[in-house]
Amino acid sequence: MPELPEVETIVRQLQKQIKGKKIGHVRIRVPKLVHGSIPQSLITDVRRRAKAIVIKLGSKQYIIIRLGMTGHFHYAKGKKQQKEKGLEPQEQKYIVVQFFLNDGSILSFNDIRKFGSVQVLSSEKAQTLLKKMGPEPLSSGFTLPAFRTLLQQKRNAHVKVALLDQHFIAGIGNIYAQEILYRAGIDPRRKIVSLSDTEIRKLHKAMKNTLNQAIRHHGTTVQDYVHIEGSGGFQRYLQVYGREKCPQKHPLTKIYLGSRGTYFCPKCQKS
DNA sequence: CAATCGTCCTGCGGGC
DNA sequence: TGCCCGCAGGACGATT
Repeated sequence: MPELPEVETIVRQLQKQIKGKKIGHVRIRVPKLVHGSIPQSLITDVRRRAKAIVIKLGSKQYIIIRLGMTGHFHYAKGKKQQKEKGLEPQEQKYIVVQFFLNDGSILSFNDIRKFGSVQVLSSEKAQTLLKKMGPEPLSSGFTLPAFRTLLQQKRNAHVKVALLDQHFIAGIGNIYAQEILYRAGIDPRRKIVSLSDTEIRKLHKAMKNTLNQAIRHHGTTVQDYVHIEGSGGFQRYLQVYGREKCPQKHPLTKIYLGSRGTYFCPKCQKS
């Protein structure tokens, strides 16, 4: 459920916490989620690509972490990490991997449902993987003309299903796809080919605005996952996801699209 | 070739 | 009260 704004928020925190530090030893608790061996190396950069966290190492390798549904980090330093070994007892059982850094701090990657993954790749393989993902919706190159061109590739797809396809466009998940479509006034079942030029313009604007606004609020903290700490406040601004009525007080409809729950307003979103 | 389906996983809540 | 079942869904591989 962490999508672009949540991952962006996490990456900004990680940049302060781990960038420039060296990985000492590593403790792996869920081997099947960790692919490749993590080297003892300097962390030279932390970036985001789509919903992935990309950690660049001095060894020129990359650690690519995907959070899946419930992946999250816990960082502990100083007294706190000595006292608790870095983690609350009930969090300990969700540890996937712990990174012990050269300044004595510990970064834990935890995941309840084990949909996440950690992979270590060579520079070449990392670039290949990252290039396969669609364009970043918040990049300066993602202009309205670029979006129009992109839409030609999936003319026959349902607009919501296309927004969720990471190879088509990067970083949008089930929550933001629904929020973006509500803000753009477009029924999620619409086929891309049916969108008018005005609607494409609205959709492009809604993507940028919704994602930027969510980042300003440090993402969305979803109620169900109370045990996952998150400081995000965008849930206050959700207009359809998990709600019964839209901001205009119209009752919402819930359907399944691409076997994903989808809320929308039949009155505000043109079919 | 693209769209769809099954799979992984665990906590939670609804229903009885 | 407690148990069981279904739901939540990101991403990938298999299938049609």
